[in-house]
Amino acid sequence: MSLGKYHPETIEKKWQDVWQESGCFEVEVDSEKPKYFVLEMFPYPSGKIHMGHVRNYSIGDVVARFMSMRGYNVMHPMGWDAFGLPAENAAIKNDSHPADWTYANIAEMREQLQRLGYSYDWRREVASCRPEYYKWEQLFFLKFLEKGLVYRKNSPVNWCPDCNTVLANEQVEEGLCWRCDSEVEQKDMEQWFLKITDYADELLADLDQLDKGWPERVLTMQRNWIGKSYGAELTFSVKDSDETVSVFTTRPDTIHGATFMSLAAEHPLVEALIDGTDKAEEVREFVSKVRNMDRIKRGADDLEKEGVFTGRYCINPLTGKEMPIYVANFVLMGYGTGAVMAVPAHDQRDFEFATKYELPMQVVINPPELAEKGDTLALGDMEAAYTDPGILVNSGEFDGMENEAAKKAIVEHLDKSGLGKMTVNYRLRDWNVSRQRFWGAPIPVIYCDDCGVVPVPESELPVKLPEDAQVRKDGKSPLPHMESFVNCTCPKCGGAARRETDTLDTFFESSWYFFRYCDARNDEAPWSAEAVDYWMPVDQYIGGIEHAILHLLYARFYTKALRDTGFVRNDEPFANLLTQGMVLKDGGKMSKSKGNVVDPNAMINRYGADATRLFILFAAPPVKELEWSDQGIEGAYRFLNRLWRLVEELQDVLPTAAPVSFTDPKSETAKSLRRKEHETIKRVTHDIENHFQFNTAIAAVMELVNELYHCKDELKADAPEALSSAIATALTVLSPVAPHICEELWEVLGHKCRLADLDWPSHDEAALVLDEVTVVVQVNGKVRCKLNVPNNAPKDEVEKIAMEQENVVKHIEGKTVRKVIVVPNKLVNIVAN
RNA sequence: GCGGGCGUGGCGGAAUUGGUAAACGCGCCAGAUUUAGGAUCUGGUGCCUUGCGGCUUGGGGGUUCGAGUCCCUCCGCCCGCACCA
Repeated sequence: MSLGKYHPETIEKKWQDVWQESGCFEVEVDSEKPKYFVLEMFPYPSGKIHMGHVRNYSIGDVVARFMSMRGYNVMHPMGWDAFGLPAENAAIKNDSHPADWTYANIAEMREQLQRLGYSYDWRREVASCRPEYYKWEQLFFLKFLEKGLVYRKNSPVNWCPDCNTVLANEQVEEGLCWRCDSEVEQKDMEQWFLKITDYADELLADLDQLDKGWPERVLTMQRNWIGKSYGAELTFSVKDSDETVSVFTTRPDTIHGATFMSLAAEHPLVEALIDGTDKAEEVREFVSKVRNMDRIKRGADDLEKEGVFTGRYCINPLTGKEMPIYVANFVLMGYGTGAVMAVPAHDQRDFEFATKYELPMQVVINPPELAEKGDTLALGDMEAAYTDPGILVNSGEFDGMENEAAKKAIVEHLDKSGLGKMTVNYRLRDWNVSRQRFWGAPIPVIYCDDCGVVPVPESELPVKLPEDAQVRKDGKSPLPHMESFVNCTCPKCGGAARRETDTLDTFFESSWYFFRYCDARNDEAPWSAEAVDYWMPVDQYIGGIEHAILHLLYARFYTKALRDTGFVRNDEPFANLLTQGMVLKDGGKMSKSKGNVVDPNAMINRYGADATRLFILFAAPPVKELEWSDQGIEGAYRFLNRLWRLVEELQDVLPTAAPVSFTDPKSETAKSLRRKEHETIKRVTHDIENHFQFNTAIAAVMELVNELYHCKDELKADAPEALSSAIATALTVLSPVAPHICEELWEVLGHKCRLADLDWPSHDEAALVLDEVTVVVQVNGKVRCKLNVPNNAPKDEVEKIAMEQENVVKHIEGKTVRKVIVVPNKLVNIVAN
């Protein structure tokens, strides 16, 4: 029977059907087998998959198939992060419901993923926009509310005018909306918050246990984002007032040098201080100027420091001196208390500010080198603030102390009068989860004029998003205008009430979907304890680095919150994380505007799924960026053809044989092929298992195929079983990467079982042993000749042979041999001068 | 400024513990096959040199018999955070 040409489209469809019909990737809890949960970040159903998805999911698929052949019970699910703005925008454009667009995209993308042959257990598929899914997060929301992890407050929030909604801090990047790059504005609004700050310490501390499994980069980014800093909270009284101002400072040791106070424009005390004074107008004008400044300009590092005097003073608790209170444009309400005690001599910003407004300065920290000479730092000599450690001066009873020791001593002193305490401050803010959008999960609360905020009773969940909603041309949510949705009765008093019309941030859905995969069809509960206890945590999570502090931080927090509300037992969701690099074209991101987007469909049509997978895994190690190359995928396709032709040519002469079944070589050629076969297993196993280095694993298989080409004519007659065994091995270890062609050729070779059901082969260390090895002979570190000597030949014998070599003799002529280094089976280095 | 990473042929990239730098692939060159082209197979391909040989992992220095790998220093690039009190 002739195999004919390699036609990927035929065989790929064939095997995809076989997999689907046999349900071979469907898994259940099995306490007899070790589990392995491999998860790729679920996609937003934007329309079509792109090369980034192909890379992400191909990596995951190799891991899943590899681990499965290694004997693990592998769960590999897929789903859809299906709420989001693009669906609403598309609905506006097409005058339809966001659900139509979303479900159509899901259908198309699911088909694309199936065409790529990924080993998903599709029975576990979730779509976060389905009520059967978001019903559970509404339940979690209520439990969090009960537990005090959810609260409502009015506060300045990030508002994206283009998306018509607020954004969490994590979703504002350099003052721009993470999604549409519009300038984010500040607005005061009533919003729902999740108390992620309650977990700041645990989120930080637990990063240490992720040390081995997570990239250092991501850990660092999360640490920075949480931004823990040790300091003190100090209280200053306001002159002629009962008010106090509290500040956070990391330098309580410099309090004697605090000569003025700076408040953020948003500081609530500002209005109280100036109301009715002759400064009121000037200050208000400044405040509104600062608040209306856009975030980029306000956050720029070259922003000119500006401020305005409020006309009021506070009192330095240690010096008793009056400190003028300013409103300053560089003080942020979002960090610390929004007020800073200004120590111009020892803080660069305060120094610049004081210089500009001619405010007093006082040196209180003396550099150690001056202190040793008995000198003291003089203001006149200073061109910048002195921020390094030193000895306290001009600080009363604390003079002479080292500043680190003084921090503690001064706070303890202030604590006696209740004016200071050591604190820890975090940069992390609570997570704003309210969104003024339609296409999201409704927040399950009701507003009653008599009872206030009332949670929706659990029995009434889910609060469904209306299917008859008509999106509005102005892009605003239709929910507040839908009486059928808004109007309801208060669960408490039965009176007329209104539903919350904000929806949840879509990161709310992606914070727990991995738990749902464990028991995705459960309609009694979000999941069974049995399922979650067995499958979680995720053993290997794979996704883009762009979620380093968004999704990955939220999901960690959410897991801890679910733990503390009794839903799960896990502290951390993801044991190991792989962040794959981007797929580039012409050195940059693929983009529609540049017209260089490579469409996965086109590649599958032209070269097949196997070649596409092979190329994307071969072109670069997974963590690095990958430059897409049209010639490169051509090469991958060529290799698969080469493999195909090899089997085609040999199929009639080869016995059906399992991997590593050949054990008894009669010739040097057969022995050498066997060695290559076992070497390949060793390398592929090592490369996948230890570093996910699919590129080198694939290179190893290519080498084996090259060797097969070289020895096939000789071995066809004498040792077909050697060829058979080696080909079986090649197909087996390549199958996680290119599963369709490998299954097909496996079948062609007469096997009845499926390759995917095979155990991963192990190499025989004895097969790797060489009879003869090449030893390099160096003179003074330079290679002069190469010798073939018996494996493990005694050192002195090798040395003797080396010394006799013509080219060696030539190079040591007239010199004295000082030393000879012999590394067995590797090299001889003769040191002579 | 702070933190992290990177720098190897024409290109993508390989190199357990320091031990033949450039595996594998792309591209290129030659040969075979072919009417021709394409495809395929085989071989070659870091740089300089006619050759002997010399040089080569961003630059410089060091440790070592031996350094892409370890140490110091400088340069360049990328990423993240950034007026954080």
